[in-house]
Amino acid sequence: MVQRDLDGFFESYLEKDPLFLNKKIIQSNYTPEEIPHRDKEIDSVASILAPALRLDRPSNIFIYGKTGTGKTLTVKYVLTRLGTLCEKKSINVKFVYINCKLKRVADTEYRLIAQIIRELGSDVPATGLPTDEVYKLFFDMLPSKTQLLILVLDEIDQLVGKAGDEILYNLTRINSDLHNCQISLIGISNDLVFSNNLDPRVKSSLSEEELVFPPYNAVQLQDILRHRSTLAFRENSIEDGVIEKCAAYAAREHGDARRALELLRVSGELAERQNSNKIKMKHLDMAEEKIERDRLVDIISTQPKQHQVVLYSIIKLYIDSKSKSIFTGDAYEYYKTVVKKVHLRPLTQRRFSDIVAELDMLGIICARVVSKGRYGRTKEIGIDIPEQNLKDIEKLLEDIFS
DNA sequence: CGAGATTCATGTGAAGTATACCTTTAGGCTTAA
DNA sequence: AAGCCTAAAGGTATACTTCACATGAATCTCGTA
Repeated sequence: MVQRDLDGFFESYLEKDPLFLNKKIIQSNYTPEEIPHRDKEIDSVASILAPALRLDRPSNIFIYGKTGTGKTLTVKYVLTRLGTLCEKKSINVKFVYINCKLKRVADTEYRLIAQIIRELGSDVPATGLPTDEVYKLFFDMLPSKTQLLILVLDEIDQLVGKAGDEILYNLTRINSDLHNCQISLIGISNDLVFSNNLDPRVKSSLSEEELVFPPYNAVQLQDILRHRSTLAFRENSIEDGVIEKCAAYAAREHGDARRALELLRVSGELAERQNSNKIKMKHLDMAEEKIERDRLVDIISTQPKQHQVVLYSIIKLYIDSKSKSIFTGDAYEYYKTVVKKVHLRPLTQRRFSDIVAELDMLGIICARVVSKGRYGRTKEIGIDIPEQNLKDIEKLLEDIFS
């Protein structure tokens, strides 16, 4: 019986008109043919990078803008265009794109350089080598491979926050050490005031050119959504008003186009799953919740064990006590009991405090130091997880431990 | 009553330690001449 | 003698611990009105 149902299910799935024509187009890593409302920015980036075609070193660029304003997209777009042209004319230019946010990939000096080398096609061990040895490896392989390297460091603020700005200084200085090879840096940052606490030397050499990407407004967001949705979805598969609402959601969150597109995509997936032939408003609402939940699940499940235990302790304490905030001392006491149950070695309170700070950075919890006068000084820990997802997350963590 | 000292509970920086992993080197074994 | 493998030695980055000092407002203390 089950079998027959399944066959029927698959058959009706095939017969059904799919909502998506081409899902790839609306996924976040897709680079579209056209980027609406970013002409000026594309022109700027292109004209700054153009000297690369004559193997002159382009100026370093520093790009600011909130998330989802098309920074990464614009840079990647210009670079692929430039890249294909270079290939056609066999100009020896290489591009390396690195996202510094990725934990355990490019969040320290060593890992960043190692990752660059990997992108260029060699292999480096994850640990064990002296950092200057890795630099040396990098230097040695550069001239043989290429004459000009354009290095894109996305979310550069994360890197500097964790590893300091010495790396950038070293990178900008490389040019004076190399004769037949040059490097241009493109730094991309979400943090608008980030460069203020950089070493002045680094700052000046990194921001030879500066670009600011303004947020999209609601009308532009609608444009983008329409443009992509006509390519991605079957005709007439979106109910009136959905796109407008989608744009409005995202415009409220500082004009984040990525978020708007994701909202639309997930709505589509939900609608399809429900056998609906149109994307309706209710799907949009469901999508918003699902995105948030997926984001959390994604972040949390990739955390190291100890971090998960710390988070679990905080959540558990939060649910049990029903009080709005928790203090480090209580959380740590509770953590010690939990850690025993899952057979892990308990960490010190010092480390615990650091992990709390890291979780805070991830936006899962919010911690701020408060002084309670006579009764000492502590961190007040709150939780940034929407109430309706809290139980799910708690369960997720319990599953991980068992 | 108010200014200044005290106090608490933890934040936080610096330095040290453990672990996991890397390369180099030396010794032992095998192999081919 | 040359070539290859293995184990030990020596070195590193990273996550964590230890130590020691910093913080900052509620509370206490004490001089003054």
